[in-house]
Amino acid sequence: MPKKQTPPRYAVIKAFLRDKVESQEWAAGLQIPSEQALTEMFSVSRMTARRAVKELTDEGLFTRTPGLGTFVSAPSSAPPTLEIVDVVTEAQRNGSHSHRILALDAVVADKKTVASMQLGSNATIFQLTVLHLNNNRPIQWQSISVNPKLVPALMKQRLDKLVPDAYLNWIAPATSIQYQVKAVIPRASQIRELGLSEETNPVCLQLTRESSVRSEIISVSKMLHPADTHILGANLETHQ
Amino acid sequence: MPKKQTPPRYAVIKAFLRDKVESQEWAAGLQIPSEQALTEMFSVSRMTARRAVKELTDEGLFTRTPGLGTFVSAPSSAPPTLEIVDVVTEAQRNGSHSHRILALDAVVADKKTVASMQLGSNATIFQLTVLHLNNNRPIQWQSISVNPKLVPALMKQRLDKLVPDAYLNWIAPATSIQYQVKAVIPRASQIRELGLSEETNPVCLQLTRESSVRSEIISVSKMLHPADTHILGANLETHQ
DNA sequence: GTTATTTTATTGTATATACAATTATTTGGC
DNA sequence: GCCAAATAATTGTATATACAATAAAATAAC
Repeated sequence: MPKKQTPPRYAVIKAFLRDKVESQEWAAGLQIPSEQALTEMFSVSRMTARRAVKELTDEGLFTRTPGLGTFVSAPSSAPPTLEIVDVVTEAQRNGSHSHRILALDAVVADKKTVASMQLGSNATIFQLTVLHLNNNRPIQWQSISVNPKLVPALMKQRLDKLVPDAYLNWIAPATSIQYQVKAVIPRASQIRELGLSEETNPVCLQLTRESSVRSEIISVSKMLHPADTHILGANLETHQ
Repeated sequence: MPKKQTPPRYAVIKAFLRDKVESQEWAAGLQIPSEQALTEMFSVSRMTARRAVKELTDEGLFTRTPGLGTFVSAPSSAPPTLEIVDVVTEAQRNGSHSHRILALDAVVADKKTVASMQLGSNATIFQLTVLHLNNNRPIQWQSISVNPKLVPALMKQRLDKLVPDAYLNWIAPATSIQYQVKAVIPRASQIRELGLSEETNPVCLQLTRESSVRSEIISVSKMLHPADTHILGANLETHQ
């Protein structure tokens, strides 16, 4: 016999408040009952009533002003966001993932890279090109420029066995990552490597990623996805 | 003379804990001092110590298990996300925004649209084409298919004065919005309207947006941005 | 030695209370 | 009527306390 779990009191109040908003019985802008009023309505202490209101406020359902009161928020205050799905995770969800190393070299860094990675002049960086496959079909072409100061042993790794991004993240976890999205026409070599045909006006989503650890850049990566590959999608549920 | 604001005690404890994690003095997986220990360390009540730990746990910095303790989370558990910036907001931040209505018609809906908008056969929908300009330069080409059951008076509005998306959101606020991103080659007419040259292999980011209210579709919109326009970017700070 | 039982440490829920800070309203003084 | 001061309502911070729930460790029973 499973024991009937009575939900905590603050959760009951949360459910009550949430329902009032979601059923639109309480419209946006309306002042909700004060903590004192909820205390009496539900015969709980003020701290318990407060917890319910606090947690829903943290969710964005309400906005509070000291001395004034608590009010129902305008719907959808949070801007919509797109989740960036890791190519390996995405591929494994749809079958198998594998990758091929197309190139791995130490090349002399250009001026901009020298500056951003705080290297000496004529320093070399590691330049890595990878093709990711899902069920043996190309889904992402990736180039990675790696800071040798932070990942000195990169070229000694068996990168054909180990996913380069996983290795990088293991050796030098980022404290800050910046992404950018663009639409681009791939170069002829990229078209070939991605297995696209040049006839059909190929076009790709290009994700640029810059990983840093405490303002020092670890790696800069460009990731190209054929236009029909779904890698970016968002499902936004507005409260109310 | 400005009054010296002493921060609340719970904030002092939060700062202490956050610093331990960010300075990596406490590594991921390490058990942090219990509420009882913090209570003694800072000479506060347990509820105050608890609040500090609770709020950082809500942020994802710690994970707690009853009976066991509180532990430093593994870094970067949240997947990176790209913020979708509204074109009007973005344009106004960089100067002025204006828009032009390129077309507004009632057209017979195709089968797929009839089904998704739950219309009768041979029903018409509103088909709207808009060009958004920033400082009088085109930045977004937009087509919107509107469900006439939910927005019947669309064609009676002065849409040259009112931003169509703002009107739609006013008349029929969405409860759920789905986005998708693709890279596309624009059609000849779109290239012309966006003021691009056909020579240079134009390519666009295409955002598709489907707004619904309680499983009934309000509108479907396609938004085309020239490739060099920055509309999607993310800055992800990992704790630790 | 293995299995129950008890103890201990820790987090989770809940109460009652106090005072501070902020905002709007009411009241007094003139 | 107008300005200042007191008042009331509300949220924010903080304490002290109690008991429940959970998980691991120590102990006891066999």
